[in-house]
Amino acid sequence: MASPVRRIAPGRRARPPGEDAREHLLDAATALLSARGVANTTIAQIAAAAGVTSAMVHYWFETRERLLDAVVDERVARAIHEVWDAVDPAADAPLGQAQGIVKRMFDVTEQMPWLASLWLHEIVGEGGLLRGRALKHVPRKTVEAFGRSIARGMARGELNARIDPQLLFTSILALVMLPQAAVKIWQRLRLPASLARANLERHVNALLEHGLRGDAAVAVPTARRQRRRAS
Amino acid sequence: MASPVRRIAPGRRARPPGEDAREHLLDAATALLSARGVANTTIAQIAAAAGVTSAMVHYWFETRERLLDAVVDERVARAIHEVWDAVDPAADAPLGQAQGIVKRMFDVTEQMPWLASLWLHEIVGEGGLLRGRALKHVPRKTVEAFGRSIARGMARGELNARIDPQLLFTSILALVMLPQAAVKIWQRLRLPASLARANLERHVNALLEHGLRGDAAVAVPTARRQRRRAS
Amino acid sequence: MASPVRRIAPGRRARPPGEDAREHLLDAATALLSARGVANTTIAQIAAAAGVTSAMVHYWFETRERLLDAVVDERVARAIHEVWDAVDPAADAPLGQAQGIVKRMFDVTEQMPWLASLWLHEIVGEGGLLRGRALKHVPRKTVEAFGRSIARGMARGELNARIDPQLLFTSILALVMLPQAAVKIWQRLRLPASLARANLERHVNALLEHGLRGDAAVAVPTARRQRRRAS
Amino acid sequence: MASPVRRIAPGRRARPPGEDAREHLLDAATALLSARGVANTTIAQIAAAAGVTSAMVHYWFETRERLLDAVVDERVARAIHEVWDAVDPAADAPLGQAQGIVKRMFDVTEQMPWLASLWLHEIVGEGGLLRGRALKHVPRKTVEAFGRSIARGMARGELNARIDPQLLFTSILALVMLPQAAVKIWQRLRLPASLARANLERHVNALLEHGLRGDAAVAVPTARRQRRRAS
DNA sequence: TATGAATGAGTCTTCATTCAT
DNA sequence: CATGAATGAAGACTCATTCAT
Repeated sequence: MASPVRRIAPGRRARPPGEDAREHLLDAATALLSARGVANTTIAQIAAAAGVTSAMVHYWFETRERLLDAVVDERVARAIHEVWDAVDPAADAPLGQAQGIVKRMFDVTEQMPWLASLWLHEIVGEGGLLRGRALKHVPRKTVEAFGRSIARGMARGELNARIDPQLLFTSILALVMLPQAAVKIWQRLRLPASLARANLERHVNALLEHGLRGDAAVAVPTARRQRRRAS
Repeated sequence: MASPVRRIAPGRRARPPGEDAREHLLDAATALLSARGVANTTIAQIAAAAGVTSAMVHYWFETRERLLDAVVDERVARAIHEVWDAVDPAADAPLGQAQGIVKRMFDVTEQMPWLASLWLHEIVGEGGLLRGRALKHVPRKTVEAFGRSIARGMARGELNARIDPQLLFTSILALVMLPQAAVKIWQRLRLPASLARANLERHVNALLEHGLRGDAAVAVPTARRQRRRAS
Repeated sequence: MASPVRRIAPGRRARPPGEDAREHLLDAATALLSARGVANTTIAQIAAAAGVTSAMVHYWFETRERLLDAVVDERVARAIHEVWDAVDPAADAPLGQAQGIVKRMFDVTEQMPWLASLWLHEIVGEGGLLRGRALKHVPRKTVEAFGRSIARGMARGELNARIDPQLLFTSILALVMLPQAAVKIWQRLRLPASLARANLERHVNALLEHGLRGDAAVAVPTARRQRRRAS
Repeated sequence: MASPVRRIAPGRRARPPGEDAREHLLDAATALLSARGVANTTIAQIAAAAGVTSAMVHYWFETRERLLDAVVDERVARAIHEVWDAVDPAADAPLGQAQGIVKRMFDVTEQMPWLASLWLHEIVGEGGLLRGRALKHVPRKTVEAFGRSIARGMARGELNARIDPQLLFTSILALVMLPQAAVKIWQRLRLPASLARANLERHVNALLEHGLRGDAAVAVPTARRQRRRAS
């Protein structure tokens, strides 16, 4: 059952032709950069993980820098859009918007297990080696609109008056991403139960829902709740 | 007469004579490792930042690995103890304990502006290059005791039933550290107001207080709340 | 869909269909090797200049070394023969022979604008990467015969007694080739007037004619000269 | 008599302390670059020739490009100045000036046996890898003044009317340098007699003296010559 | 013929580390 | 304490060459 040793002569292809070599490399690169950190990952390691030589990485991406560009533009950017594109900048349902963002963040980190780690290590913070590259893809307008939507909710008395609308997105990001950055990648099996998505998602939602509503929870109850409570 | 070309500008701040050379180096190392990331920082850069040659770094710390040891043992460990030593493992005041942890985290990041970034980049997550070193200093017993204290609070109905006691500390860490990791170090001046400690601390406390209490806020209400409900 | 990043711009001039592919490549190679120097020219650059892939260069020439062989054997050799084949080893008209060589050198550099540069950079001198290959094509016998013809002319008192017959050919080569090596290839248009063939040829002939005759111009004078002396 | 094997521990110095390591490297580099051509010489070869590792070359010169800068600025430039600094731009003795230039060129190539080859391969011609660097050191004003001095000599009827004053310097360079570029460096011993300085110098002077004067030699004889002739 | 994908060997450059002084 | 000179090992990148298609 051991896989047969393949002797790969130079110029012979190892991967099935249907699979795209460039995508394969990009996958390997993304996973490794996330797991080891950008500065701590060599081209040779990426190549080895993809089963090719480092010369191949240069064949497809020219330089290390352009490989990083490609990782951000073709992988990280997708994640950012997945989270933000569904946000309606004009909507006036701050709690629902926030919950939608949380849900999509969980969706996206489930599909892209490398995301949380890469985001925390290489995008957040000055030292982040992908920071500049990634920030270009964040839809600034939408993020700001979300902040204003929260602010309006606070003005209407629907939301906890002590939170800061500008900080909220960062807090959500922190609550969702940081715990996942801790362990996800290599040991996805045998995860402590508390890190399973369902559990983590419930926890974060619980914190946020009440944290966001604050005293307002009582003052301006939603219809559903009111019904329940009435029963 | 001839002199080799030097890559790294000679250190700007010469060591004040009174200060201990080793401590001075450790300060420079900690700040630089935090700002640039461990894998992205060379001994020569640290030496230059401290105004000495890299040979001196070796004189004081022998190898790069031992320098990292020292940074963790003599700087990071201090931060960890500052946060945890005041926690009484036997106490049964979960909300107060959590608020105490938050407060001390803010205290400690204020004293050590390099902490948030270093923690997020190099301690959280597999790739963290200081992870193993730092985790040895975390008082596991106390952390677990805090978790159990939260759990008891939930059992008594004082706390939001949907949070996960094991995840709470991570959530606190995330809420306090991540926003500070984003910008702190180099541009401490001209910080957007929302990142000023007072504002950030209020925001985090607002989220946590209500998030932690949840519906329990109703079950074990304060006087004010009760009055409202009565209406 | 994916395509690797390419370094070298695809060839501008596609081969005109009538032309032989091998000759076309050889032309591109010769021009590029001359302009950039042998060690500084890659197969890929040559291929791009000819509008093909570097695999095609290997198809036609097998290895880089054999391509260099072909350039010398099929291009440089032609130039050498053009200069020397018309020299009659037995003739006893040294000045005329020299002038013939000069003329044919100008003819040949006019037809092959790459010649001067390639000769100076890659054939003259130890470091010349085509030196060994090219020297095999020089008709040693004829060159030596030319030297002896000069020597006989000196013995007869027809030529400047202070020149060295063995050095003369090198001097001619230098006077004709070096100025042309300086600029010819890429900026053939807008040449400074002094480098135009007519001007350069007159200059070289003027130097050589008188330089070669020397005082002998007086000893074996023309009619006009004799008259003057008689006075 | 064989030199003892020196076991050089890292950090131990091999060369006598009096000698400057940087100069030693520069010497090795200059000689090797001249002998093998710039594009064909690796840093490792230069290092080996100087008896150090290639890391040392980077220690002293940072990059390959800056090493080339240093070779030009600290070696080639010296040669250029040696030839041109003694030229009086205002003088009106064209023949003497030319002869002075020739003499100093021979002097300089005798002191710097690498010069002729380097000049021909790497400075003359488009492809020359040191061209731009070296041309900055040529005293353009003086060169042009020399051209004008020649032109005035021609106008006065002292010089061969058919030469081109602008080309003369190039011709001199060619006559002096090219033959020396052919063989000088590695096989300085066993030189064919014709390449010995004395012989070569006589030959070049013979060509130039008569070539420059041309018919003018008779028409406007110098006093000395007239006396001789009279005897 | 013609090419795209692939590689091994080599080149430049960086860096932690050593050691005589 | 402190440094300058030196190194070996490793990393990014280039290039001639190969081969299935």
